Amino acid sequence: MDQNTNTPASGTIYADIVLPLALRQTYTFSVPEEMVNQLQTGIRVEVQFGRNKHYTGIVRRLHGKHPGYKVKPILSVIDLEPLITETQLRMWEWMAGYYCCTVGEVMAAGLPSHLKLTSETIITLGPLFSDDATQMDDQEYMIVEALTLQHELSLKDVRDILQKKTVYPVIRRLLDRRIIFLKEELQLKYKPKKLKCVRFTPAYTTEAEQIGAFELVSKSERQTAVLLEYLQLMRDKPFIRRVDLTKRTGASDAVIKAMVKKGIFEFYEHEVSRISGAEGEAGEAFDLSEQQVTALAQVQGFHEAGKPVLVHGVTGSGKTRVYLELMQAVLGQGKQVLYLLPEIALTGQIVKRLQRVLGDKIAVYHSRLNNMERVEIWKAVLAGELSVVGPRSALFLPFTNLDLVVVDEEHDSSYKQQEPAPRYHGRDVAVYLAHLHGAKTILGTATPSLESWENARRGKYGLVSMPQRFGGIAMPAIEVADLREENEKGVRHAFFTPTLINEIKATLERGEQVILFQNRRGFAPVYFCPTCDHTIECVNCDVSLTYHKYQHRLRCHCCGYAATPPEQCPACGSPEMKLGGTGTEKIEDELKIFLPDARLARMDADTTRGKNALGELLSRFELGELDILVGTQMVTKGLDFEKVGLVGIINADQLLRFPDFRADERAFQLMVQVAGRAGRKHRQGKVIIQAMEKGHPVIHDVIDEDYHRFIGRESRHRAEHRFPPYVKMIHVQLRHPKRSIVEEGAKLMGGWLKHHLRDTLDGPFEPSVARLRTYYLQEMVIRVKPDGKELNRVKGILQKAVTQLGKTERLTGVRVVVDVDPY
DNA sequence: AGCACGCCGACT
DNA sequence: GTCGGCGTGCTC
Repeated sequence: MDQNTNTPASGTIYADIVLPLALRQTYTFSVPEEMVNQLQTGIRVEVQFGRNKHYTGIVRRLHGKHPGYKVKPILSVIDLEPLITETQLRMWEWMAGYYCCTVGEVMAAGLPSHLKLTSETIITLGPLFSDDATQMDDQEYMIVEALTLQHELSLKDVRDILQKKTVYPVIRRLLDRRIIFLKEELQLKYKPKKLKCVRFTPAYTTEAEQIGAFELVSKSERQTAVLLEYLQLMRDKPFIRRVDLTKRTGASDAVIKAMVKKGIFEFYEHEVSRISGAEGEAGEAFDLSEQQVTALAQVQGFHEAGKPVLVHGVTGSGKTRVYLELMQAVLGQGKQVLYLLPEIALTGQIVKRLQRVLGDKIAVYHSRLNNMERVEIWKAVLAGELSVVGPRSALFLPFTNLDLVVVDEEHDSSYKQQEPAPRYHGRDVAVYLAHLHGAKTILGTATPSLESWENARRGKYGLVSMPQRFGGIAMPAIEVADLREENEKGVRHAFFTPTLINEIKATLERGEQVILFQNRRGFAPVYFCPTCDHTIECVNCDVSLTYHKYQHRLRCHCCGYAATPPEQCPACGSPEMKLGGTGTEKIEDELKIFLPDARLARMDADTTRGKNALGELLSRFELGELDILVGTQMVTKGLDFEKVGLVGIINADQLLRFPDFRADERAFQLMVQVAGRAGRKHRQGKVIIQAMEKGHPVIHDVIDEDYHRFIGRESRHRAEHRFPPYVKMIHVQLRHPKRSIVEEGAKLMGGWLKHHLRDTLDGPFEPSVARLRTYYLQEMVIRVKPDGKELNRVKGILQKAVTQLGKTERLTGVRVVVDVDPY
């Protein structure tokens, strides 16, 4: 059926196999006679690799050429049909080439663990198993028998029990029938949170019917009160909880139960996703605005010309609606859409909206899906039936019918994977993936990245602008509060200017909510001795430990190391230690002093760690149970709450001082994004930016909402100083537990690279954090003119340098991490 | 990434 | 004289 399966005259067939390991090449195995007809590119096979390791590999190529060394046979064929498409394999190969890693590393990242069993995989008996042995063959029975005695087995154990090397087919059969499970997925079983809620029965749908209900309860004062309260709550709440009703009226649960008996109300469980979204809102009922109609036509025009489109639309301009129109058209033709978001957990409202409009044609690909769900989505996507909304990992799904890729918030740096390899950028891979499929691409944002802007400027992308907010809602009023000046006036506190405090109070008095942004979590980022200046540092990394007041612990934000804060200075014995700097905890603490009655919560990595912590926090805020939310970056993303009247940025200087060429870009994006959280519907919101250096040009750009001025200045600066997007950057990092060895390695490799690359190489130098997770670091930066050929030439040289370093005695242990387009 | 092989120090 | 450290090289 496939040209790959043609049998050459010579006889034996060989298969080049991709293994999920950091190996530079594919490995060749022989194909046993009986498997010849079953194999095809993209089919998974079980192979033995090394002494006694078994892996799931992917058939990349079948051929008849004996490789000239002895080969092992493929042990078993796992799939009847290819599970990986040719297009995917091509994407993997492109990623490996572009991001300087191996195809195996891409495979390891892209295949759900369930689809790549290894010898260490642990299996357990499924909870539904009911000892029905009639449907099992001997081997299956033996495994189940062993599991009832031992509870869990590794695949190695299974191999011993069956006295047989090829066990994957049996395991797969048992997995498919849900008799056994992989251990991890049982641990990850996720339960949605459910709230006990009350609603009118269908008999009371209209307002008239509801008013009519008063007659039924006229004899009961309590029931009348409940009904009154219910109608009140109904105005601004999407769902009404039983506890809300009882608390507010003082009625007992029995009162509500009585009303249920009368057929007025009914109980139901409201499933709160980890992210709350507006419920019951009428679909997409409104007509498109003029701006949306124009934008839509422009996008379609560019798509017909085969260009990706950058949609630059201010917060609230109604970009999403434009995407939805296009998505519906694509789905209507029975084709697939991939909608990428930076972080699924923080963008629940968009996800809900997509699902409401597109229904079950689109699935959410979260990080918290269990293996079964992941595999189900995989198979439906492979069948060309399902569209997907998800984070960058959704790029790895096996689309067969892809026609549109949307990258929302394209500027967001969390699209870039840092660790481990492949260190890819989701936006850029998305553009390539769309290209492979001949699909259309949309990149959308309120603050385009310089990369995308430059692509648009050069005509590589089409540009569509949406400068007005939908429905004529005013942009928030942004003003700066001078931290230095206001504090010099003799104000007692350093974090809040009187301007901000007064504005917070005024906002709360209006019954509106406040979001405060502080870019650091914990209480204080430095714990030091005022006598000798000694700072407590991490034992694994060259960074100071952050004091967390709530836990009374010092923590390393790089590696997670924790320590008890010493009472006295470990260096000089001085009995008093001090705290330096400010984190979200301190802001929260301080705020409690000024506003003892305000209901406030903190939203950062510490308070959202638990399974439903984030969702709970968000729904409390949305339901108006909180007045103030203090948080890190998290608060800048996609929280579209109606009642937010004020957004405060505690310290803008902190954002602008980063020693990174992207600092200004990131600061601008962050401030614009967080400002966009203010005043979405009802009235103009307010944003207060606190800063020392109040005249900073970026702050002015934010205040004037002048993206073009910002991008003009920033791109001139980048061009002048040879920064991306005007050059391609490759970041090379060397790691080793011994400082002298990394230094030696860096010197050697740096010298060699310098010889070949001349002034395109900077470094090697020691980074400001010289040690991370017990590894000493050295870094180099290569700048290449953005041209494919030149880039490939440089990567070739780099590859040689790495190989050479690997062959140098004493230095073989130096790890080289290559990061293309670092963020 | 594993894993074995091998060549050096501290133990029964 | 052996156990075990991890540096080095290979896996089809």
